[in-house]
Amino acid sequence: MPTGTPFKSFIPPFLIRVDDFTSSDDVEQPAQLHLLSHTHSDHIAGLSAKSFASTVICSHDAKEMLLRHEVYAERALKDTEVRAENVRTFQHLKVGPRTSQDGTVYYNGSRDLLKSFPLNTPIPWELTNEKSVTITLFDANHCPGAVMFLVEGPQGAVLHTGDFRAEPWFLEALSRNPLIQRYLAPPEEWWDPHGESLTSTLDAIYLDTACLLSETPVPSKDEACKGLIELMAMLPSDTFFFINAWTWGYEDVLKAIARAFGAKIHVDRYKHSIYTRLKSEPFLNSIVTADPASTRFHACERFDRCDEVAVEGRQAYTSKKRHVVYVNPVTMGKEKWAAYVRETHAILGTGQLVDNLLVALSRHSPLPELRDFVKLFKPKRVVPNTLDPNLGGLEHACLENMFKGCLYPGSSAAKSSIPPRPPVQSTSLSSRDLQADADATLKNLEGGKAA
DNA sequence: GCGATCAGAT
DNA sequence: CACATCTGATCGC
Repeated sequence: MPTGTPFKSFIPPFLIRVDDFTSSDDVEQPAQLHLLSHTHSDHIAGLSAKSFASTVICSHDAKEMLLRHEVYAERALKDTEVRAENVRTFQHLKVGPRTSQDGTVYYNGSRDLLKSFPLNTPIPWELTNEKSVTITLFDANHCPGAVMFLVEGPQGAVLHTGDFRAEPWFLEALSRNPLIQRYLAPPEEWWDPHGESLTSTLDAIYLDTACLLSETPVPSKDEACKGLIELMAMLPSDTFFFINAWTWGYEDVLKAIARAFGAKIHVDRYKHSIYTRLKSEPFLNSIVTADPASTRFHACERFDRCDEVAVEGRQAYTSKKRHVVYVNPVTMGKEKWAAYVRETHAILGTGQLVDNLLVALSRHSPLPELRDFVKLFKPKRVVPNTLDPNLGGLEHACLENMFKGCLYPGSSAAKSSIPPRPPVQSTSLSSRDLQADADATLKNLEGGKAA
């Protein structure tokens, strides 16, 4: 994770690290396990280091995306065939057995560090000889392969959201998912402090706080796509479109366009190679094409567009006039989006043309959605996954007010940055050991943080 | 030297 | 625009 992640990216009470693979002198204890929520570049810090040699748990699609990851410069070189060799940043994470000339297979040196877990499936994992946890992956509605992690163990249970978009349907789906229902907060009026034997309370939610300071509600992804399609449909049917899908996470727009216009989307070689290999995206897989001439909808390389949409606006292209409209995803409030759609609708209604369209598609939840999400669980603590270094911990100070009424009764958000003692379930020897371990862990992490 | 990390711009 | 990405500088083995 970027600078400013609390607990050095550990998720107390577990010695597990999320989205941070750097080795640092001030991390006293090595992580017992690494988790990767998704493959955006600010979540894979340290993974490209050739010296990295630990197991990483992620989704099947994230693994595929990581192993096929190409940086921009490499993509360009490969496309022009100046360089045929496959330079993939994370190739060292998976090394197959070597076969010598006489046919002998050598397994030494081979490895596959990325352990892909299926979604919605609790999987037991041994951290050490004595300590096990159960890990469940849930789709995070952020980009292909992006997941949330539920980690359950004798020390407690935490939910790490990774980066996510907790729009209304997402909360609905989550609350109906049996694998997490144990942690749903009972309705306030039913609250009984002595009746918690059947349900459980999350010790912490590690929350995607990228848009924590945004109070303005944003449209759902569906509302955003619906508005865009409405406007696109008002343009002449020979209009070409370039969709600025500049990073993973705008696939909903591509799918909506394909559905609405019954046409495939042209994507560049790199995106095509990824999209067609995503296990959990069969529809996306079927709506993209590598053939530029086959469609008027394009989401190819941003700074190296194909000839079909190379010229923007209403300029002459080869022998005929071709109008290329630029579609740009933005973060925009609900009301502003409604106004934009209304006004642009009016312009297009008069027969005027536009050269660009916006689509208000947010890949992160603003504060109102974060509140609703946290309220669903009422965890004991909320920990921001990122802290803006420029704000000097302002978020921490504000967190109490921001999530008032969203936490476990009796836990004030003042405690939100300080993990409480994990509860001791029994007085057996093993539990006491675990408790001692957990205490030591927290002490070290706090010490490291203060230093 | 190279690779890893960071600042700055887009 | 965007909170993700690329580039080029800098640090360290």
